[in-house]
Amino acid sequence: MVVFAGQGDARRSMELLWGPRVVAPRTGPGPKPGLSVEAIVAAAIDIADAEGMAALSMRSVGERLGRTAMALYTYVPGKTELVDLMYDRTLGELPSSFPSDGGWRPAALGLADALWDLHLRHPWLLQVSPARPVLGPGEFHVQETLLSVLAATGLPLARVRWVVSALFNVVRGSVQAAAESRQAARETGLSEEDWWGARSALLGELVPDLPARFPTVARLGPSVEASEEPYLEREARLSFEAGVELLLDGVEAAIVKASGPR
Amino acid sequence: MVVFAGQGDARRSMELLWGPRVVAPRTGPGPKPGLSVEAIVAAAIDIADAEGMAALSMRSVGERLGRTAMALYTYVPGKTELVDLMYDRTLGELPSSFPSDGGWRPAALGLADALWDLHLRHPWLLQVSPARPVLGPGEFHVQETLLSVLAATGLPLARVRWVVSALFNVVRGSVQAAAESRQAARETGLSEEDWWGARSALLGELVPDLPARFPTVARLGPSVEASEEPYLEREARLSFEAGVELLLDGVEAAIVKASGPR
DNA sequence: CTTTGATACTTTAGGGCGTAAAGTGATTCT
DNA sequence: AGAATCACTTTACGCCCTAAAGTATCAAAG
Repeated sequence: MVVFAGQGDARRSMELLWGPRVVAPRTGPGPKPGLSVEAIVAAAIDIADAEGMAALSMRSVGERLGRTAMALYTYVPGKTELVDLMYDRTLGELPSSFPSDGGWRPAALGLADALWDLHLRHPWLLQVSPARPVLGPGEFHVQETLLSVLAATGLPLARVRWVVSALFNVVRGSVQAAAESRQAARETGLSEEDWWGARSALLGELVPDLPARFPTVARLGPSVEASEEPYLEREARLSFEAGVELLLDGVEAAIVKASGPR
Repeated sequence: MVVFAGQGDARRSMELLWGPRVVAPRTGPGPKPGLSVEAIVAAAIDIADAEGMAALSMRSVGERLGRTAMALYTYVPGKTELVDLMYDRTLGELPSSFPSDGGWRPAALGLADALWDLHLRHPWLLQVSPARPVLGPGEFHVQETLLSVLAATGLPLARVRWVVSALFNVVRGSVQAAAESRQAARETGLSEEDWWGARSALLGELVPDLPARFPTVARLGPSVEASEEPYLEREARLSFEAGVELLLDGVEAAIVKASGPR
């Protein structure tokens, strides 16, 4: 039997993800650990929240904890695993129950809202998931929450699964637009309107035939009307709300179809 | 008036995106250019397609063209702009018309399918967009295509816009799952089943109480039944199809609602 | 026909990154 | 007192992007 590269590492990662978060203090000889996996993960999350994923390096995390980059390797196998831990711990923040007084739909809306908040609080989540599934408790928690909230639709679980992933994708996509706009504003120092204004002026100058080439887009009008609050972010929020509604309408149609034409 | 950092760069980027793709040969003194922006972008796309975004570096692109990394800077301001160009040129590949004999719904399905194909052919697209909008011709082309296909629903354009972004997000999300599974298989050399099998064995060992903690997830059964073809990829495809259907059902409901209860 | 100047491309260098390997010093057990 | 252990640092390597300076090639000007 061939032992594949990364198989031992896989066990180590899983232990980190699922193992106890408070480790009993060591007994043997040698110095006591001054850090912990949890402290490192928390520091890393703080950095990513505040300065973005680009600012997250083993060096920056070490520095924030008063250590060198290499000190982290005592606790964590590498940066990949650290990021997996950040991702999974953060997903664990999602609330697990939603008021279901009014049936499945308000609960689903509340859940979508909570997902939106979570991603907006930790926008770097969106840059992490392109990696393979982490299979940690946080990821399971999110799946469990989504599935159980939407199981209340009465649809067979195998179909609920698709609803879950579609909902998740709609939320992620629209929150991504919101997060991008914030990040761009922060990084460039430009307000959204300034950036967009400069950009569309440039577009008008360099591509005068734009309305002719993209008539339907043009019919939507100038994308930025004068608005007093962050425009793209508001747009993203609207897209989120509309997308979720659309999807839930689809779910309702599926329920009706499943219960037979009345 | 303050001149913000990156403002001049913005003009340069826009010119690269929108300018003529075949540049007239230089006339003045000095050696003739041996490369071109288009050649560089094409080489970069080849690399990203074949080896993934991680393998894309100024060095690797230069090498593929028989130059050093620095040679590229004669044509392109930096890596950021190169990636923007790759992204936008690739989006331009999306077909622009879809058979609408059967009404808007088959056309929308065809469009969704084309988007799926495009992203599966160029999975790195999914890692690029977390950046700010590129505003190049390719992006406009995609928007125009999506909008015009879905404008056939008869809904007001302002609402079609939300449909467009929801559809786009559903497609992107599910194709991402498919792409990830391919990439993981390629990178580790493990087949999907082997990887997943090892992982769930590990899970069962390290987290024996998993079914109790996540009952709904557990009810879905072991995620991998014996299957002969790539499992996650098939799963992603199913999620794509189901998600699109769900969304289009939602659109239909919106149409009915808009045209008034009959 | 030489000189000038523009320009494609290379070389060198500097500051990032992740992490392997070796060294240091404190602690506890024998 | 000595040995073993282990947290943490230092050093070093190879990769990244790209600024700056150097080189070679060409067209036009004198």
